[in-house]
Amino acid sequence: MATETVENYIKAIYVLCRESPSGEAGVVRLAQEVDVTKGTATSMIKRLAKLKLVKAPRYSGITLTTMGKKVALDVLRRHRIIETFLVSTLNLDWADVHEEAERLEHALSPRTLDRLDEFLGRPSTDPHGDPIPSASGKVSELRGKALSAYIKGAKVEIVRILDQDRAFLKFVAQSGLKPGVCVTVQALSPEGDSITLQVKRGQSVTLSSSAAAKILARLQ
Amino acid sequence: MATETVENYIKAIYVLCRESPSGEAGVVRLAQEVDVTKGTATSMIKRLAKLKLVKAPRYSGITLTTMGKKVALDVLRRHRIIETFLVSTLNLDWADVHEEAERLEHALSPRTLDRLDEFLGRPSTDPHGDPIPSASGKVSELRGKALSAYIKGAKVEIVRILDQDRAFLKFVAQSGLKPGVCVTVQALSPEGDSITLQVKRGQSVTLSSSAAAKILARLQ
DNA sequence: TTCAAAAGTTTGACGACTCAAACTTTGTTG
DNA sequence: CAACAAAGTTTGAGTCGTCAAACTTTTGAA
Repeated sequence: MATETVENYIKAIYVLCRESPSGEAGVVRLAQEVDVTKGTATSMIKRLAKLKLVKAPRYSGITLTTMGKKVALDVLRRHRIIETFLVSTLNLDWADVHEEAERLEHALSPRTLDRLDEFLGRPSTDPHGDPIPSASGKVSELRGKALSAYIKGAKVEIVRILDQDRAFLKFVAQSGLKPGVCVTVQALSPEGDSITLQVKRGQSVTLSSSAAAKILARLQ
Repeated sequence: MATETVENYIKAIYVLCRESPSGEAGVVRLAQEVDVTKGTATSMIKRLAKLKLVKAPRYSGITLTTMGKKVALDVLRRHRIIETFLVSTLNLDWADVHEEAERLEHALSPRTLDRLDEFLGRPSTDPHGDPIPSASGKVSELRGKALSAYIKGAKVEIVRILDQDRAFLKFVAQSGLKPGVCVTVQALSPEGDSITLQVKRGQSVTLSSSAAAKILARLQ
């Protein structure tokens, strides 16, 4: 079985591959993500390659093997189920939950995970709107487009927040922009590089377009 | 903060000190408990002594310092709250829960622990009847005597099972001898070294006295 | 096209934790 | 009380994960 550290690297590589247009992860970003020096990341990648979890040609991009993807989705499933539990059962703050799940995800047996999943009613997404991979390792990726892609007057439902940064999440939550919430696009300002949303009658929020790009929504 | 390994050693030392009449733990038993060789245990004890968690004169017994006890009770609190959750909320098997809690106890932040405790209604004992130390590090130790200490005809309530062995717990649970259950001492056989209990009308169980010594009860 | 900066790699070293095996001390018992 | 087993310790070595710093390759801008 993969060690805790190995699982963290694999999960980070998975996320980075999703984010990057080339579908490959880089050593420097990976090192940032798992919070080690790039030398350490390089040597870990060698171990991961030896374990057949990763393909990493010298001086080139990192990709997950089929086995690697399986591990990543398994960790992600654990992570997201735990986050859901922490928010919906223990009422922990939406923004604080990530780090906690980060530690718990490595300590949960398959049996306990399944019981927890059952207890939660087999949710399909976590509190950020991220899809929970199935036990067999399938994910139904995003059903929405970035807020910044909609036109003025569009009525949309927030479905997902693509960022785990605490400050950002705190801001988003404070503005009432959690998944499930419906908003109307009130104004778009390409020059000002911003977007204004009406959340409820009389309450509106203005986001930079880079922030709006990290919030996915779908037409309602 | 104490590492996971350190916490495990401290917890084991605490338990061994309780069990032993001298109030001291030995290296060989400790090594068994944490599943390492005795050489490894010795070198770890040195580290614990350097950390001021343990007093261990050369070739003599191991005892916890005040700080060590604090750590032990903290770990034990986490352990027992988690066990309670696993049994009462997730309905995991009473006997399986120990190993799971063993891993989870190191991954829980104080805040999450408190929320979990609150969710469970601030229980005072875990499913085995072991007392849960308070957040400030106080334990109210056992309120019962071994089953084997009662006389024929005594009506008693089971309060605690002093053993984490899976097979033993499985047997105990199957016999219906969980904490909270009331039983009557039907027969004592000093020669046969056994005790017979009536659990319900028409259902009785016979235990060896060594088994009965590990089950605590109080008069009802 | 060249050449610096960015990305990636290597090296040597360290701390935490472990083992096997040789060794020393303690305590029990014939 | 001698001797021997059990308990405890030491030694030398290995793995995992990490760092700092020197090094090599790639790449993108002048």
